[in-house]
Amino acid sequence: MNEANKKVDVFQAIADPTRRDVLQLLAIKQRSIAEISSHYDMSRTAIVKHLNVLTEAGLVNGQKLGREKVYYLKPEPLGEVKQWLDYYEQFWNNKLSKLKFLVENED
Amino acid sequence: MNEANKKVDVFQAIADPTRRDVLQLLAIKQRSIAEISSHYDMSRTAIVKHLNVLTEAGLVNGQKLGREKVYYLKPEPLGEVKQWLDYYEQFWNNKLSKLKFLVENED
DNA sequence: TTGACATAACACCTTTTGGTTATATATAAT
DNA sequence: ATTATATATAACCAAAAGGTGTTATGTCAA
Repeated sequence: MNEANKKVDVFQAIADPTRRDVLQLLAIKQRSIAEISSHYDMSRTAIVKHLNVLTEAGLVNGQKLGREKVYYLKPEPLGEVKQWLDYYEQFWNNKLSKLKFLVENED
Repeated sequence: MNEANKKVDVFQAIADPTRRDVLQLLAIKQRSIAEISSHYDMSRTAIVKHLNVLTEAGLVNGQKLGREKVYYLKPEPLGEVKQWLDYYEQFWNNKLSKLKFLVENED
């Protein structure tokens, strides 16, 4: 339940292309396991495992609704990735983003 | 050399905490393999493997300098991560940007 | 209450990951 | 030329990841 017992790092959760794709599906709307797995060639069991990883990373949550389990996106943990990424922004884009980084971190 | 022969996805490359830590080290300055591995308990061979993964993702590059091989950061592939992340920002950043606005304008 | 359906729980297999040690090669210093 | 240092490479191993299929359980609907 708590944010504290994340067993899976969010970086690891988004490392898999299928999981990123599932996130994309759930970004549009919430979906049942059956509906999600209908988009892929792999077995429903495999999709459930991916959903479990995403759940442990706090990126999705599943709610039982009747006899279905409906998953929805929880994007908050992506903030950690964004924060990590912001540090490196100073190194690649243009001088503008470098300036932006410096200004936003000047204290 | 080419962007085309990336064998490793950048998302996968940054999934490992050790590799993220190595990136951090190289962000400060370029370093030889020996210097990098001196920061860790694991063997130099293990570090070299991580460096190979990072290299295949295009995130670092190593240049032979005398008998040393000096690695340096190549942050460009992180742009792909940022781009991916930007899409999801709309889902959570509403609260955050409001808060950011409040904090930045509280004078 | 029976049948169909959605999900859960297993058991199992293969590949990849992340690490080890040992040995070889190239360069620098004495 | 010899020795010490830095890296490269190969063989090996354990554990985790990612997939499969089968069976069990719970829920809805006729």
